[in-house]
Amino acid sequence: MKPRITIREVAKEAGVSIGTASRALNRAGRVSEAAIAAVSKAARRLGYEPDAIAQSMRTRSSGAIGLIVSDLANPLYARIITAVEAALQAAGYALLIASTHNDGKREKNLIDLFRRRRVDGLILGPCETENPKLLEQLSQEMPVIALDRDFGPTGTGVYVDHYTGALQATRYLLNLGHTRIALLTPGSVLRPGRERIAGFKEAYKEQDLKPVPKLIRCEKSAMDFAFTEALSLLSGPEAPTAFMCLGTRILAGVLQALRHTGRTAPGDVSVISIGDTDLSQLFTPSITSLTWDLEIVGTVLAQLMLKQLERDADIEPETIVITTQLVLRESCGPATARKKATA
Amino acid sequence: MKPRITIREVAKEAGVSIGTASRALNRAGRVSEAAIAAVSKAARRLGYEPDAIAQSMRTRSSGAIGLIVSDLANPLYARIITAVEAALQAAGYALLIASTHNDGKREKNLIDLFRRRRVDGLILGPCETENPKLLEQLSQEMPVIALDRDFGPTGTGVYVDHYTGALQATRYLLNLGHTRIALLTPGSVLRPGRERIAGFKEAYKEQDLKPVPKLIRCEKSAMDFAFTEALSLLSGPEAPTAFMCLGTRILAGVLQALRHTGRTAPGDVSVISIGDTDLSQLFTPSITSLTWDLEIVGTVLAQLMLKQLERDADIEPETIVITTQLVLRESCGPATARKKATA
DNA sequence: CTGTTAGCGCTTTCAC
DNA sequence: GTGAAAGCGCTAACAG
Repeated sequence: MKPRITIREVAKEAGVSIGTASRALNRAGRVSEAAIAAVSKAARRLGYEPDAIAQSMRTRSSGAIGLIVSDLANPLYARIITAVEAALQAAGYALLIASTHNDGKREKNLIDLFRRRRVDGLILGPCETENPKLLEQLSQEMPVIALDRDFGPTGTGVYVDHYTGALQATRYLLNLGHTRIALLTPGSVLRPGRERIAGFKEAYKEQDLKPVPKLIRCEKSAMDFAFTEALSLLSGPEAPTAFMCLGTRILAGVLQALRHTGRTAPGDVSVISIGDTDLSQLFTPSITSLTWDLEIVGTVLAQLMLKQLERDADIEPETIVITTQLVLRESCGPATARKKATA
Repeated sequence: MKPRITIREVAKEAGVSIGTASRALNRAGRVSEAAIAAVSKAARRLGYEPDAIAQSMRTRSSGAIGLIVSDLANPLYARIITAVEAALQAAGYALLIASTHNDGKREKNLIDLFRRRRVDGLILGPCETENPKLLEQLSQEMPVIALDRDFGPTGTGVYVDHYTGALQATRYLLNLGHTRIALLTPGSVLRPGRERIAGFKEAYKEQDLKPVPKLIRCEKSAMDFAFTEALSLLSGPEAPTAFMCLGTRILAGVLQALRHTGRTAPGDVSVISIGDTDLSQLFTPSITSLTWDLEIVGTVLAQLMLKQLERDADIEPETIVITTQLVLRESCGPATARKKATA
């Protein structure tokens, strides 16, 4: 493994001091054009590559941003991350990535790890054990941007308006005559889950109705849970006439359950899902879905970060809300004579 | 932003020299138990967190691994990355991530960037412009693990056996009586594409048949391409009786085209896809698919990396081949009287 | 076993 | 404008 070229050698090659070499390379402070020319020529000739670690050491800035989510493989996150990465890459930042698998302890470890690596900023997705105090404290050390995650009124972040989304979706189903709507969500602890459930309930309230408690099911493990829950709901005495699948992988489980019991949408039950996947678009029937722009979420996340990085003084916290759209497809129909017995 | 605690302060607090403090913290060299106790107590009390940048500066090892793929949002990569991240995290490494969007120039930039950041190793996914020389040279600087990507006989990597996979899948279709098989693949430049096409042709050869050249279509942009291509193929004079969708997002386009033209599988055409997504599993009919274990790919990738990192001497290159499985579902049927005209 | 010292490669005063 | 020198926080030699 050949030794790297250092600025020292570049300076020697260019016939200047290392101080001048540094200034020339960074075009900082007073440097003569002649020096700049000589140094950059020397650098090019030698194939000099500044050592980012040494730079960080001096400047106290690593040029890296840490991003922590619960699960990288979640397609929603994956697309957000892509957008974040693109924007950050364009601005010259590197992206350190890690996933918590919803383990609060692990998240804390990762944050510490990233801190030790002197990341310049942190983007945090939702995690089971949100610790607002921890984050607030953290954000005094470096910019912290939250993604769909609560942390006090002083926090900066981008939030998807799950509340209104769920509200609209539920309204839509209620207006179709459904009252026995099953709500499957991967958890009520995380902000998205909480908001969605709140929106769901609000829609009922608007019409002076009450949701059926037994039809609200939340659990961690996504797809398997959805399948078994949907199955049990369908075979129960008071089966739902509609399903709201509030989580990326819930829909798959529900569709599986429908298939398993010989039901079809929208004839037997109506189905609404969250997130616009291949599955929701191409399934027959295509699935009415609640969607939002993941690229924008990622881009905004990165922009907020870059903005905070730029003026590293403390700036007022900023909150960007992303709205959702209800894409009407074929999977919902009126709740007419849905008396079909326990199958 | 409060100043960090340094080892200097820990040493003072513990009443030892910074050298001893360092040794105590790292349990390296000769240290008394007493010193260890005193130092770790002091460290804990002060909330000391070693500065990873400074450590890297000295040890010439950043504790970070770079991972470069064409597209983070590709669900296949996403799941591989998750596994890589988990394994690396467990071993105390951080993961730097970036995507090339199949731009060879950008890839080169990213590699340089990562090199400047002194990553301890590099994991590289396929990229349009594979540059075996570049990689070979690179691998003399640090461990480089290739993912489904050729780089000379000296390279270490994990490879999916796309060749045999495509061979088996094609055989299967040929045995069902299909001879007009359309092959849609996102590209023949990348190793996976090349291998798949080779396997496809080999299957024909085995039976003394020849594939229909016009039915082989490759293009970069995944889903849109697949849709339009499939459409044109279906409405052409000699429409295929089967589709092989050799790429993550191809299947969606083909299914869309089928739906658009009122065709269904396996009645009108047979369909085989690559990768086991929700879509292939839950679509009606469920799609016969070629799959392999993404978690294993990720884990093996990380293990190869860790192994090379451990014994940083040059070790013999290693190649792990991952086999694929053909999961038979409902989307393929015999090619009987498929005389259905140009619709 | 422990303290002292010399840097890692770079940026940034500070004199000149 | 430029050079010399002082570290950033840490580890690794080297004496003791």
